[in-house]
Amino acid sequence: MTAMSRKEKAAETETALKEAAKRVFAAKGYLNTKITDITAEAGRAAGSFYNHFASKEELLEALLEDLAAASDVDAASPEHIPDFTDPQAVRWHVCAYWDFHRDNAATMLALRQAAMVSDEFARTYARFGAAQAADLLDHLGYITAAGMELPASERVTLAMMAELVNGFAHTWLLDPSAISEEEAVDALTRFVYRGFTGRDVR
Amino acid sequence: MTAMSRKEKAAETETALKEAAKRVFAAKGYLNTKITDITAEAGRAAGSFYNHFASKEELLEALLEDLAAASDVDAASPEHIPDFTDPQAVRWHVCAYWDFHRDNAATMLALRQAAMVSDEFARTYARFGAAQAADLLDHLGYITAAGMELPASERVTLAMMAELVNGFAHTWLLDPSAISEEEAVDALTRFVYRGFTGRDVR
DNA sequence: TGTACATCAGTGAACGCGCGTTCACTGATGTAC
DNA sequence: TGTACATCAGTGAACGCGCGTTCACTGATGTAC
Repeated sequence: MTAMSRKEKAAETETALKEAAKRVFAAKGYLNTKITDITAEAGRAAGSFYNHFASKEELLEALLEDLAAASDVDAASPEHIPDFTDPQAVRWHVCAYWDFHRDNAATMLALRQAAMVSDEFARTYARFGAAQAADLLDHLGYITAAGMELPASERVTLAMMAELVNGFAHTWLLDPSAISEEEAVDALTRFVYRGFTGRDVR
Repeated sequence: MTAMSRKEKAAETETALKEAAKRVFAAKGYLNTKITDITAEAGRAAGSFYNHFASKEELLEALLEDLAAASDVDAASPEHIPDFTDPQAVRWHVCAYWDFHRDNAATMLALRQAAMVSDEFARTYARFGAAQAADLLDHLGYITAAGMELPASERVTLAMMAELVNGFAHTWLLDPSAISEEEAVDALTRFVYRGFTGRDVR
């Protein structure tokens, strides 16, 4: 703890600021958070912030980069099945979405809020959605190949799914006590699987 | 036009401010809008605003009241069918939602943005959702009565539907050229009907 | 290993910009007689 | 109907608060010799 090199100390402060930011974002939202809220939460002076980030926006970008690094969705996992005619495959993907939102709630909330106010972040948010959709596009092919009909074009179907899952996860985060996570994942899986295939899960 | 009474003139200015606000909200969002943006758009002096509203928040409240007055959803319409085992019934409700969002896009956008920043408006927004849900609760009863199973509890099912329809409508408004309204309503109807009943529309 | 100087992370008071809000003023409408 | 005064909607320059951002300073770490 003592005898830290300069770089170590700077890195530690930067981390402290990012962690503090996440806590404050979660507590009062990105848009309501002042720079001094973050520095105070991190136990640093206001001016210290600018040694690491030029603005609140840049800090959010840094958080998003951390997120991208941590969360290359594990499509290589042994449990990953791309065949969406299988309810378990849908469930696995819903679960992956869900875990991602729960684990990165503060940053995702910040991004959603920033997107309402800044075109730049609106585009970033859209890119997130597009990346998710791209991973799933071929999964829908299994459904049509099995002779079932999607509710709309692949693009629109995925957009609807994204709204449903993202929106529901976001709302859940505002009041996590309303429903258990397992119930939430079950409900979403069932709704989405039915929507995709026109058949029930069982 | 000339020879207006004071009350008439004041009412006209108030209306002009509200209409201007809606246009500016639609163009750049509620949170990015300054009071002087609204007065400039309305062609009035900055100080004039405060003759009518104590703040931007109060203006939004006024817009919401106008909205409530205009939009007591027409459940008495002859085409309204409460039986959700009938795809047409679902379609009618999706359509009602859709029209409402399209016709009141600016105010709804403002409300969504305000809800991100203010607990007060977050509660108002939640109340909107709850009111919609209450109207539909009994409609779901027809589904279970017909021996079909909802994807989750009635409350959760309605919450998922609300996220799906509201979110999709909101996203559509950001780029109305992406898909025609009829396609959008068809897609939503199909997804929702399938989600509710586990069967296809036809 | 020791000394002198350079560099850098962090500090927090002060500065200044942007924008909400005020207020003295204008001109027109309403009222009293 | 006419005159004198009161009231009110609207004006826009000025004020001032909040908060982002700066900067002279401190003390500690790094470097040169």
